[in-house]
Amino acid sequence: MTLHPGDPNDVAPAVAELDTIVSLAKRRGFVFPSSEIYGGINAVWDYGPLGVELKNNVKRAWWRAMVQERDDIVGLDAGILMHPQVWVTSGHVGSFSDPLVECGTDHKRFRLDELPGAEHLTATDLADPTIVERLGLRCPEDGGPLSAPRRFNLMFKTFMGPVEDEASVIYLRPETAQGSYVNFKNVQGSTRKKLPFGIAQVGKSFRNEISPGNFVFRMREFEQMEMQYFVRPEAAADAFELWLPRRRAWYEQFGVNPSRLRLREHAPDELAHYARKAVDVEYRFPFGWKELEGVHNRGDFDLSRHSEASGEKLEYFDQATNEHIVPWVVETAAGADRAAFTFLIDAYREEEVRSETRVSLALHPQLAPYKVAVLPLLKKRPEIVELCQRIKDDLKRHTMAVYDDTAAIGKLYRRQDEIGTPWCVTVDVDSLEDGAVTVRDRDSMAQERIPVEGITRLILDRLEAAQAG
RNA sequence: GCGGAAGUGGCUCAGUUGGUAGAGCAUCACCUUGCCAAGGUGAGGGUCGCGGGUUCGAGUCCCGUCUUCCGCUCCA
Repeated sequence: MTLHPGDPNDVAPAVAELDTIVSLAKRRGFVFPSSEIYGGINAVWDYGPLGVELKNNVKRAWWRAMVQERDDIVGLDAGILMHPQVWVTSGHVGSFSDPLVECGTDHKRFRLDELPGAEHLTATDLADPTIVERLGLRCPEDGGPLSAPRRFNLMFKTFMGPVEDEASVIYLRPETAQGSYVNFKNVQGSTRKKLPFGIAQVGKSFRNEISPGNFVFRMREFEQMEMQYFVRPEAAADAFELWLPRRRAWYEQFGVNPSRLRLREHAPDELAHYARKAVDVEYRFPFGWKELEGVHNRGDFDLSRHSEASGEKLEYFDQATNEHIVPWVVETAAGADRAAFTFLIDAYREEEVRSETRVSLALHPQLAPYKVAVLPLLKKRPEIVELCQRIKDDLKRHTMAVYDDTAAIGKLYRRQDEIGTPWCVTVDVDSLEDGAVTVRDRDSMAQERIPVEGITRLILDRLEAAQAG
């Protein structure tokens, strides 16, 4: 099902207000504003001790599903810096910059090439500072005078080498995908993969967004999880239909409420310069339905253009049919920050207990920063603390475990609930007698008595079961 | 970038007509308690986003600047 903005099905409420999440994120050490002591820097956020665990877990889960559990997709980690020609060929130098004009009276801004009477301007025209005057263009809203076009290229520039001149300008990549395209032959040749096969990448990208915001939703430095699936041209449409539901299901598998997910197809005039078809997986954020991940049919746009520009044939030779093929690409492009943000916000729970608001995060065990906390019922007895430490140390050899004794037991539980720890192990006086401890499940609140020797196995089994389910 | 709102300890806020900062929660220590945010005592932590100005004196007035939030653009 494909939904569009304004669709009557747009009824699912967000889980929580943005402020609530930002506040929790900072208080518990998930996300901090970048360079905060200097007043902060716009659109960059730092991941704290818990945030980096969550985000790493998200990336690991993606990599596992995309690469490790599949035979037809391999990984790649290309550089952030690439030959500048890559971005000319990809179209990012040209179409990734918008020529903007501003009205002098109402200060509304418009893309020059979308103004009535300017639709068919050439790139040279669009760059001409006198173009607005020459064509006598006015503000479509109030007829006010328009400024000369200013270009906002979304790519960050820097210089490579000791000399800072035009010839040494290079860009920070605005997407990881190009690294997969320019390495097509390297990857195919070294892995001997046959069509269809994919190249997966996780890494930082940079975009000088005109208006970033909404916490980590739109940042200027962000991390992508992209996969380029190369197929025979006639198989592209089917591959698209295969990957789209699969990508939506991935979010559901890790706990996102299906009623807050939907698919939205891009209208033809909305398509990016490389895309033949694009459908977004959207999530119901506190600020509305927004893109979480895009699935794109890029056709042979990228490989053909790079072949042409580089003179290097980016083709696949099919031994069975004895033909050279330029594969088509179905791309899944997800944001690691958006995914982590989504899992965090969707896991948010509030409960009123004795006029107190209890906050808990129902994070999927595979995504939770800590899998298990070991807590003493009373810390007066050194034997209990020692036993806790022993259990925790054994757990830490296999997974993220933590020991805490700085509060009463009730509060220790609440703290773990608030950061999404799925299991708590509590050691009490009886443990010293019977060698068993209490394991408490965050979601069901169920408690069971387990022999100390069986704890690590139990936790690892539960984690594995959660992955399978 | 433009229009609007805001910026006080980790968080949420108070701070009267300008006189050199308070509360709750959180954190830490000690005592007490012992299975779901218990109680007591005490402690640490802010120069009020930043810079400048007016004034005997500014968190409180003026200017500039930065950042955040809400609208216009975009897309992972």
